[in-house]
Amino acid sequence: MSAADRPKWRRRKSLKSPADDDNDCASLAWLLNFRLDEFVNVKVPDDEPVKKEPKIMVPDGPPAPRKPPYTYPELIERALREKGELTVSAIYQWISDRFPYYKANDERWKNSVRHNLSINPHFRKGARAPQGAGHLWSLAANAIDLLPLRNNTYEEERMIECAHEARIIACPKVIVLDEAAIAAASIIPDQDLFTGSTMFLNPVSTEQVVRECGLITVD
DNA sequence: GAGTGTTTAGCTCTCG
DNA sequence: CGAGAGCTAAACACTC
Repeated sequence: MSAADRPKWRRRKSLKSPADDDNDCASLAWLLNFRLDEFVNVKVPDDEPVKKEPKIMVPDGPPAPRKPPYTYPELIERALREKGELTVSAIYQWISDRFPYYKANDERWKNSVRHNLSINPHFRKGARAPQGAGHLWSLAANAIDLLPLRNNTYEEERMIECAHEARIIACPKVIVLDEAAIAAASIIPDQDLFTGSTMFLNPVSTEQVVRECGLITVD
């Protein structure tokens, strides 16, 4: 495939607003880039009208599936978090069932899934599959969440995508706190399973993450 | 041979 | 513009 033929994809790295430079939690910002900006109603004044996502009208049949706004590690994590342990083929199945964009007979994304399983320490290769080739894959013991646990239908996922593009999504504060807890947990000292040594040096509380990064305002 | 797992390389894109 | 992240392609080895 030539570069010109290759489908264009957009990297979904968090977009940092200029205002972010004003706060002093830049060192924690990376922790909060795990889709936090997509699930938190950040900087949306109450009186600002909610933009409605224009429906894409396709004359013939349903709209073509769009690429989900998730990276491959995120997709894999969701599958593993939902199912616990999965073989590679089961991961394929989970993704293609949930996201019609990923066709079951398309080898390209499957290669990417395998690639990500191999290189990402977030995923752990377990025992051999009971039947068939391959191993069971699971999340690493101290893996941090890439996504909040949700169990949305495809239509709900579509709504999230639309909300993401509009930068607006209704999100209760408890979710924000969960996300912050996730971020904090990742930098609270943890015991290395193999060496027994402490893995992180600067413990940060959930409340500290929330407060310093302005995820919620204290009323 | 098919499916799986690993590795390498190259590309596009965002951010500093 | 360079660095880094994410995606894709391809080659190769291994297992069933």
